[in-house]
This record gives sequence, structure tokens and C-alpha cells, in this order.
Amino acid sequence: MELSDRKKKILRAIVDLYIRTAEPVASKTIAQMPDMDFSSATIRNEMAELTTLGYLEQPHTSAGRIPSPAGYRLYVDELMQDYRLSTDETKSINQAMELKMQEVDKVVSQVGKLVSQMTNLPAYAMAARSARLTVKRFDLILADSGSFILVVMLSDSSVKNKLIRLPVELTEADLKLLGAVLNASVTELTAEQLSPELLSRVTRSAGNAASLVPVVMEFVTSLLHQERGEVYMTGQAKLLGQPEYHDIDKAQKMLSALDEDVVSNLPAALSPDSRTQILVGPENVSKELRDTSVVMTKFDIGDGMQGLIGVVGPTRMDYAQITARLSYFAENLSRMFQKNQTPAIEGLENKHNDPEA
Amino acid sequence: MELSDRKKKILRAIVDLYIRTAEPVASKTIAQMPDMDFSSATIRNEMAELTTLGYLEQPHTSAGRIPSPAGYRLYVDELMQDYRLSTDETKSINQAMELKMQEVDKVVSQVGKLVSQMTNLPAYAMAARSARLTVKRFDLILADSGSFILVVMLSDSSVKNKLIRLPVELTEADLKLLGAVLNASVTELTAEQLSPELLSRVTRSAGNAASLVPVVMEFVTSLLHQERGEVYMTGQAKLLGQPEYHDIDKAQKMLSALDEDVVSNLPAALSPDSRTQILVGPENVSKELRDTSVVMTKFDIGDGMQGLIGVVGPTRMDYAQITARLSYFAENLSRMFQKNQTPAIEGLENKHNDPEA
DNA sequence: TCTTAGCACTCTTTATCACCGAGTGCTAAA
DNA sequence: TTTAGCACTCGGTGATAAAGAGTGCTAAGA
Repeated sequence: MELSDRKKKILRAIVDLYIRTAEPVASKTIAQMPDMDFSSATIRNEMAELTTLGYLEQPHTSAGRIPSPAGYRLYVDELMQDYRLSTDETKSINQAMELKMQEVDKVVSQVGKLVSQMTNLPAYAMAARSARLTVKRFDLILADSGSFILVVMLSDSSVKNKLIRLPVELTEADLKLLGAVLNASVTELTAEQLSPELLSRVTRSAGNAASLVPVVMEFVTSLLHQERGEVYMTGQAKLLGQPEYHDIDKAQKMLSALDEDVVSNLPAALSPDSRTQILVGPENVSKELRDTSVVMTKFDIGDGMQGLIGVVGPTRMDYAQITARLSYFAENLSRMFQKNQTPAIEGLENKHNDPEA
Repeated sequence: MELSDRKKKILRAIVDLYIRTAEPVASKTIAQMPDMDFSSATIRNEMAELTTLGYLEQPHTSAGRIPSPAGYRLYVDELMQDYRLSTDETKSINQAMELKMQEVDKVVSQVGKLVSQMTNLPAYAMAARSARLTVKRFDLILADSGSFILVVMLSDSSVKNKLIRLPVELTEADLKLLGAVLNASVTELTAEQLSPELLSRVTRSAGNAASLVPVVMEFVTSLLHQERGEVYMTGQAKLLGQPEYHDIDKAQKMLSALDEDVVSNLPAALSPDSRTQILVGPENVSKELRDTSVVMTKFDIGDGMQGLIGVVGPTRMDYAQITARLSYFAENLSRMFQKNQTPAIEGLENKHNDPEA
């Protein structure tokens, strides 16, 4: 059932106000607002109905109303007004980005910090690899005594390497053969296309270097499969400033959940189609976080890679503003990475020499 | 002035108890302890003296005593009894390590999480490179159209690489020459030994590839200089469980300080000689953290690299236990890395393709 | 001279109670 | 359908009292 325009107007006013004040909103307060041409009694009646419809809640009899999760949902979907960034804001965002992005090594963690600063909320950032990732090219360099360096260039132009010890004595020619075979058979394949059948075919063609094939292929598989890197989370303390977390117990539950659940479950919640997504309260990944919401958005890093930034805050957060800032930030990032052309993020996954290698 | 044995005994008892209960300790409570053969009145007198000497504090007239920072200092330096890990504890630590360390990519962040779990306190972890780091070997691989991959093997056996675009057309032979020059002149040198004079010498010998030398050298310099990687911090929520942070304001100040100061200032506070270090309250890096202490310890990763793990907690933390666990953990880690021989941590610094490269 | 029992004093904590004010729901009138 | 009016509910505040914990000091005892 569709709400009347007046109900919507009132609901929007209530959510707007509650977001600003964090206090239950009274009918009188609404009635006094400039373009509300009804008495408080009328508003009261409407509020009573909105309550039975499930869009508002009442902490106790003699308090005002606060939005319910359903109320927020309706608000973010239909009611809220677009927030336009002021030029001051865009300027300060741009400045901060230029300043911080110099430390290019740590783009992802820096991005997180910036977002947190900008929104005054805890933020997380991560980079995710797409399933389309393939190997573009292999190189094998004979290093000193008994080991070689495997250099793998990926389709996103990042380069990974691994030092591998030789189980048997091999000549440079053996390695060259292996390299040729790999470049012929294993390039341009996505993770899914790596079959056991392929493995045995490569092994057969690899001559003396056959014993190396499993190690190499395992490395490749791990590179292509690894879909996300480290998740960075900062600014948790910012939450404690919000009135909903003045109750220490809640604050703690909340922060623990942030540490554990959010970080591991969020990426899964990201729908493939929309860029920006808002998870309100109970729609959230963890039940602990009933009064916590998440706003997240994607940005492009380069071929085959995407980044994810998001903030976590009380359900009563300024969705319009936060969403606007986050999107602006993401657009800027995408542009930066596009301009740099060579994909700037690399080493998001740390390469590694396994003990058994 | 040296304290009498009895004063020390009483002080120790008070600190021990306060660490357990977080409540001011009363004379009567001490007097009732098994091997205290004095009346509460006697204890009271001693406590009064310990207070004037600055080892104890009194929240208000009719409360018991709590240790002052000086009291804690004395306690950790002289009074506290070694905590011996039970076999249960060592077993569970070992298990956790085996389990978690499989995700070898993320050793450092995993280490942090583990330490936090083990101590039930916020923990941080980072890896630091020593100044002794040198380049062991260069390789240059001509990649596709107009770019090549620079592969650098460092003295800690980690391998770094960078994709560099060619400003001019170069042949494989040109690159080979450059590689030979680099391997002859720039290997085995620490960051300090890289001089401008060296740069020009290399440039002169590099033939057609001379224009590449600055880019290459800049990369090398950045690798050798970069003394520490990302600092990982987890488990902040654990602090909120501690009674000293039931005051939200304090909690927030504390957590903000953790985000900013600790992470950036801690490494500086690490003395080169001792392995484990305890910073009590005001000795701390940030003034905000008067009632917060830090315990940190180092572990060896491999030639030229060290790791740092630490926990942050209320001044009233169980130093003996925490120190014991941390040390055990660090020893285990050192052993792990030693066994693996090829240094397992790599990619702590993310390699990167600069836009201008 | 050192120890200890006893007691007055201080200060915090907790409970109780009354009161105020904010806000609602309902009724009746416009 | 809207609105004015009013009774009712309930949380918040502040004052007061009572209880409890612990100390410091004094004076007696070893």
C-alpha cells in the first residue's frame, strides 16, 4: 500500500530531524516546521498510523517517535533528498586526496583513512580482484645456487614473483623450455579454466623441468583465485562519539562485530550491479548490528580490479550526505587510476615463498 | 632510598590485587591474605608511607589505595613474579599459530590478530627492515611494447619488481648492458652508500640505457630506505571491556590516540637493545594515554628484518602474564621464520608502478 | 620502639520520594 | 476532516536520608 503524500512528508521530516538530533521527535516539533500546515494533533494522528504501519517506533509512551528500520529503508529508497556537495567540500576532498595519495605504496589503507576522516565515521577499504584475471606472461630467471625466480605478469599489468628452490639440478635451457611451454599454454586463462588436464599436459611438455610444474601451477592458481586483499579498517573510535554508543555494552558489541563479521562478510553482500549500496540496520551482515548501517561503494582500479570503500555508522546516519561524499570519493579514485593507466595498485596480495617451495 | 622488604611485599600484594580487581585495595583486604602476619592497622601505616613516597595513590579519603605510575614501574622492574605459561596455554598458542599462519600472505596482520586474541587486548604488528639491507641482484626483462620489468632481489631474499616504461626504443642488448652495470656497481650497497657520485658513474657506463638509470636508482633507493611497512592494529574493542574505559570519553580519547599516535610513534620508542619493553602510563608516547600502558617485543624474520608485536592496555594490566605470552609468541615466530629459511615475509611494502615511470 | 585495637570522621554509594515536563491518545467541537 | 483541550503516562531531576567502606589517629599492649 502506497503512503499518502502527507504521510511521506511527515515521515521524511521525522527521519531528517532524528538524524540530526538523535532525539525522539515530537508531533509538536514537526507541526512547528515552516511548511507544515497542520496542527500537532493532526500530525499525531498521522504518526500513530505510521507507527501501526511499522515505519515508526515509540521508545515509551511519553516520548516522541523514532524511525524503524522499515522507516529508514523507505527513507533511503524514496524520501531522502539528494545532498549536493558544496565546493568547499569537494575542494577539501580533492586536497586531502592529493596530499595522501602520494604515499602510493599504501593506497588502500590511505583510502580507508581518508574516507573515515571525511565522513567522521569508521571506514573500511579493500581491493578485489575480478574473476577475469589471467596471466599475460611468464619469466623464469635462474638465480644463484639452486633456485630461480618465477616472474608472472598478470592481465591487470601487476607483476608477481616467487623465489623457488630447485629440487634437482637444472640448466638455463631447461628453464627456458619450461618458460616457453608456460607462455604457450597457461596464459590468457582465467582461474576456472585451469584444469588438471592442463596440468598434466604442461608437465608432459616440460622436459627436465617437469618436477617444477606443480609448484608453478599452484602459485598461478593462488594468484588468480585470490579475490580480495587485506581489508583495512580505521576510525572505529569515531563511533563512540555517536550517542547510540554511549552505552558501553552496545559499543563493545558493535566494535567486536566490526572486527570480525563485517570485514569478512561485507564483500559478499556487495551486489554486482549497483555501485553504491546501503544496508540498513537488520539487513546487515551481522545480527549484532541491528542499529548499525553500512554504506559502501565500488571504484575501478584498472583492468580486472575493483576497490571497495565503505563506512559503518549508526542506523541514524546522514545517508544523503554520506552517500554523496562516498560516491564523489569513488569517482575521483576511479579517475585517478584511469589517468595513471598502469594500474597503480599492486602488492595488495603479498607474494610469498612457501616453506615447501 | 630502598624500600623495606615489608613495604615491597605489601606493594606487590596491592598491585597484584588491583590488577585482578580494578578496585582500590583496602588495608583490611591485604591483612587477611594468607601470609600477611600483620594487622590491618600496621598495613595502614605502611600504606600511608608508600603513599607519601609516591608509590600509591588514593582516589579519595575513604577509598583504598591504587598503584601510582611509579608504583607500577617498581612493580614491573623488581616486584612482579615471573608468570609461567601452563602447558595448556602453550599448546593453544601453538595450535592457533599453526592454524593461522597458513594464510602466509598475510602473516603480519595475522600475527596481530593472534596476539590480540591471546592477550584479550588490542594488539599491533609490523615488520621493520634493517638499515643493513642491500640489493643482491638485478634482472631486467623486456616485456611487450615499450616497457620492461625490473626485478630486484634483496639481501633478505625477498624479490621486488616494477614495470617501467621505456622513454626511448631500446634493444635487448641495451638492457643486458644496463643489467650488467647495475649488478657490478650497485649490489651489496646499503642505502647510505648510494651516492650521487655512484649514480653518475652508473649513468656513464649504461650506454643507450642511460636515461633509465634515474628511474631504476630511485626505485632501489625507495626499497632500501623503506624501513617499516604497514602497521596493523586490531582488537580495539577489547579495551572497552576493561573497567577503566567504562567512561566513554576516556575510551574515545584512548581509541583515537591508538589510531594516530601509537601507530606512528611506537616504533621510535623501541630501544635497540632490549627485546621486550614495557612502557607504563605516562612514559608512553602520547600524553592522552596516562592510564594506558604498552608492552612490545621484537622477533626476527630473517636477515635484515625484524618484526614488532605489542599490545596496548590499561596501566592496570597483568604485565607478568602479558609479557610471558608475548615473549613466547615472539620466540615461536622467530623460530618459524628461521626454519623456513627463505624469509617468509615479503610484500610488506607494496611494489608499485609510479605514474611517471 | 613497634604493633594493634578501637573509634571518630570523611566520603561515596544507593535508595526513596516528590515533582516537573514532555508527549501522547482520546474526545468533542468546529 | 481537522483541531483544541485535557487527562494520563512515564522518564528525568534533585533533594534527603541511610548505609557502607576505609582511613587516620590515639592510646594501650608487647
